[in-house]
Parts: sequence; C-alpha cells; structure tokens
Amino acid sequence: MTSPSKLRASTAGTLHQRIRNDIEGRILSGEWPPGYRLPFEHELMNTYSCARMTANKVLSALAASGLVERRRRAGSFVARPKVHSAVLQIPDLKAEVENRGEQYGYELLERQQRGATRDDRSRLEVHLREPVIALRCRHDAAGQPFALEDRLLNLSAVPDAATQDFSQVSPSTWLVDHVPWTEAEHRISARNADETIAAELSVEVGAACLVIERWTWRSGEPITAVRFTHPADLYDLVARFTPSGRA
Amino acid sequence: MTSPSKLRASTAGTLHQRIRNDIEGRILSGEWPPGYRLPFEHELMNTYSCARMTANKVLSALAASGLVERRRRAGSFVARPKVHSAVLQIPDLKAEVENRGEQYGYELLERQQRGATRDDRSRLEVHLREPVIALRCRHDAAGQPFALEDRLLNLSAVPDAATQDFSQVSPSTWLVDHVPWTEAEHRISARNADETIAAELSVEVGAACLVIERWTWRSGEPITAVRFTHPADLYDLVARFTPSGRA
DNA sequence: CGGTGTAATATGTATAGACAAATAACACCT
DNA sequence: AGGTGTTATTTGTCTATACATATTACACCG
Repeated sequence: MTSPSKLRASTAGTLHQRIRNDIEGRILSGEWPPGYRLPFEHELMNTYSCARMTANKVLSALAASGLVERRRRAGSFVARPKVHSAVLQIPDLKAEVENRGEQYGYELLERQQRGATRDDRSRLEVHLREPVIALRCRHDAAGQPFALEDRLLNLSAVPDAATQDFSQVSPSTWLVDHVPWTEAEHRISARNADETIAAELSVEVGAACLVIERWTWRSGEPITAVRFTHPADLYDLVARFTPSGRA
Repeated sequence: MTSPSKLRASTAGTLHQRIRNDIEGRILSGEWPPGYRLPFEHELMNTYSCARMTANKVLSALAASGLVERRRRAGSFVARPKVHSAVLQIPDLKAEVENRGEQYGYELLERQQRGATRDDRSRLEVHLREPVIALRCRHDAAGQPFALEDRLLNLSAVPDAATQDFSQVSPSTWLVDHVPWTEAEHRISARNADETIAAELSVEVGAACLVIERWTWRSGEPITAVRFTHPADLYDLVARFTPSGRA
C-alpha cells in the first residue's frame, strides 16, 4: 500500500481539472476499485463548494472517456474494463522513418489503371469494371527496404487520383492530404515471405513479415484497400493505453 | 457530390445530440473539410435557439473526441487527423475463442516461482531477487493450439498470485478480475517459429507467427509482462476506427 | 406473500448570466 | 515600414436555477 495522503486534493489548474484529477487519482490508484460508487453530484458540490453543473460536467466527461458508468437514481460507479483496448498509432511511414533519424526513400514499382477485376472486387467492394488504380511501391529506411505497399484505389470515389502518377509522392501521403474518410478497419497478421516479397524486401525466402491491412470508407463508399508488408526485424507496432482514455 | 439537403437538421434526440449530429455529419461527409472554421458559439446559439452553454458543451465534446480544434478569439476548426490511429481490442482469449463458436482449451505448461534473474529484470523492471512467478501456458481452439502465453508476474505487486496455481484458470483471466492497472504498452511483431515454439504450437519450424507483447503497470509499479505467440494462419488482430473517436 | 402504485432521489438536459483569459485585428507612434 | 499598445471578439470556466426522466425503495392492497 502506498500512503493514501499522497493524493489528497490537488491544487493546480481549474476546479474542473482538480476534481477530475482527484477522482482519476483515486480510481487509478485502486483506492476506488471497479464497482465502487463514487460521490453523488451534490456531495462533490459540498466537498468542492461548486455548482452541480461543474460536478456534472466532470462526471459526464469521465463517463465519456469510459472510466466511470452512470446510472440514474443509483449513482456513478467506477467502470470495470471489459476488454483490453489500446490506441494504436499507425503513422505515415515517411514520418515514422524520419523520426528514427534515418533517411527515407520511396520507389513506385507498378501503377496500373483498370476496370475492377474479380479479385479487385473482393478486396474493395466495388462493382466489376469500375475504374480502379492498383499501385505497388516500396518504402526504404536508411537504404534498406522497410515496407512493401500494395494498394487498390477506388477511382469513382477519388477521381483526382487519376491525374497523380505517384512516382514521387507516395499514395499514403497523397491520400491523407486529399481524401477525408469516415471509417477504417485494420487487420494485423504475420506471413512468411514468398519469393517475390523476399526479393523486393531483400530478406530470405520464408522470413516472417508483419502484415498490416487497412480498408477505408467515406460514408460507406469504399475508398481504398492497402496492405503493408514489413520485414519482422525492422518494424514493430506499438500501442499504448491508459484506462482514462488519454494516451 | 451527394445532395447537401440530405443532412439538414436532424430531428431525433436531445438538442445537444441534434447539434452534434449535424456538425459531425457535415465534417464526416467532407462538406466541412479539415481546417474549415465552424460556426461560432453565438451563431449556433441563433441557429438552434439554444443557450451558449449548450453550444459550448457540444463543441467541447467534439474537441475532446479530437474531431475539432478550438482556439480562443479565432474559433473552432475541423481538425486534420495527424496519424492513423485506431482502437485496438485485445479480448480475453477464452472469450475470443468461444465467440468463434469453437471449444476453448487451456493447459499450464510450466509454473516457476523464483527470485528475479537478470533476464527477468530486463523484462519487468524489478530488482534482482525480487519474487516473481514465471508462467508458460497454451490456449487451444477446437483442439488446435491457438496461442502460447509466456508471462512474468511481479509478486510484490500482486501477492495474491502466490496462492494461485493457474492449473485451471489462465493467468490472463485471473488477472483481469483481480488486478487493476493504470498503464499498458503493447508491441506487435512477427517472428519465425523456432523448434520449441513449432513443437508446442504444432506448426512447421520457420512458420510465421504473430507476437503480441504487453507490459502492465499500476501507478508506475510493474505488474506483469506477457508474450502471446499465435500461428499466423489462426489469428488476426482487428482494429476499427471512426474519426469521431466513437468505435 | 406477491404484485402494484407512488414518492423520493439522482442524473440528464437546458437556460441565462457573469467574469476571466487569450489573441487577432487594428490604430498609433516612431 | 516596422514595432508597440489597445481593443474587440471568442472561447473557458463557473454559478444558480429549473424541469424532465429514469429507477430504486417503500408502502399499500389484493
């Protein structure tokens, strides 16, 4: 047990923040365990000499962040986390590489504009023959292949892409700047490098690779599907999480 | 372009939600692109005939979720997403397997209670000789090995674990029910199965495996470090994301 | 005993007003 | 032209109040 007097009322910041910090502190320290009923709004009101709106906003914010659950007539309770969830940051590869202080390189391997094939259709939920762009490119870090990008782009959703040749700027970079999206799904898996991948990534045939696939939609309309293949020894994904939801 | 009249003022729910839905709709549809200055609080006040507090709470909530940024004297602006981030759900393996409608199995391979070795120390940030428990176990789905779990537990932080033999209940399950935590970090990578792993997971030597490592702390004190190794063909991680932050 | 109606209570939502703090825009002076 | 100070505007925070709504707890009655 750590000394409980350690987290008595903080003194910094606004009243809202002071109350919030106090409550979060008690919950995160375990002093108020999951299921614990926290003080009613009118009790906080007395404790901190504040209006009920202030206490209400604090508790509502904590509820929005998932740290507490509120039930009418019953009170507010410390939430018990159901699943381990984490905020996964998937940065732009260029930024990622340059963050490591290494030189970033980009090369377009293949660009094809075509009517959607059967395969394309199963990957991107477009109709047969709808115009798409298929791209394959390589991202390098410090001269070493760092990732293979294999992308399918729905031209009906992103007509501007037709005028871009993607020889200098990577499709990922171009897309985040030009195309808003509303929904995304990621799938993370592992696979052994086949001969093609091994050659293009300069790894042994059979080497384990980390594969990240992403699908993006805008209001239900598919925009793009992309698969990044990383050499296992060059890339990890990192996800951080605090229960308060503030990474 | 979709018809703009489509997302005129919604009529359902509270005023707060109506305003919020309207604004989110315009942003997510692209009608209000990143950088767009949204109406001032007093404009929303007129538009919706509401008090400023109501408009303020809506905009503050949108700011908290990351959809908009607010600057004093300047206004509120549609945020431009910096990185692709996603909420990663890492469920309990037992629940995960049973969700797929398959039979879940668990077997403890090894349990050792010891003073921390040098290796343990680098994995868990404990002092040399501090008591730890090292566990290795296997999770099965439909009779097939599904995951290897390799865990190190800080007994000083979780003394109750000493009385648990983990022969029936898996450490993951036991921990989520008994130990609160405040911080976690995940690392996701790929590796080739060595002979030990291949034997225990019933895969070929060299097969690509997805590796998920997690470190957990409570108020800075390390609780546990765990590594799950999954056969690549049996397990994917799925992460979903909507820019409004509401998965 | 068990079902039903009612009152008490806690949260949910909203209003109207007040002052503080930051800063963009403008006017002014050198 | 360029730096400086002032002002106006917008958001940030908080108070005090009001009524709506859901639900627990309890009293009542068949």
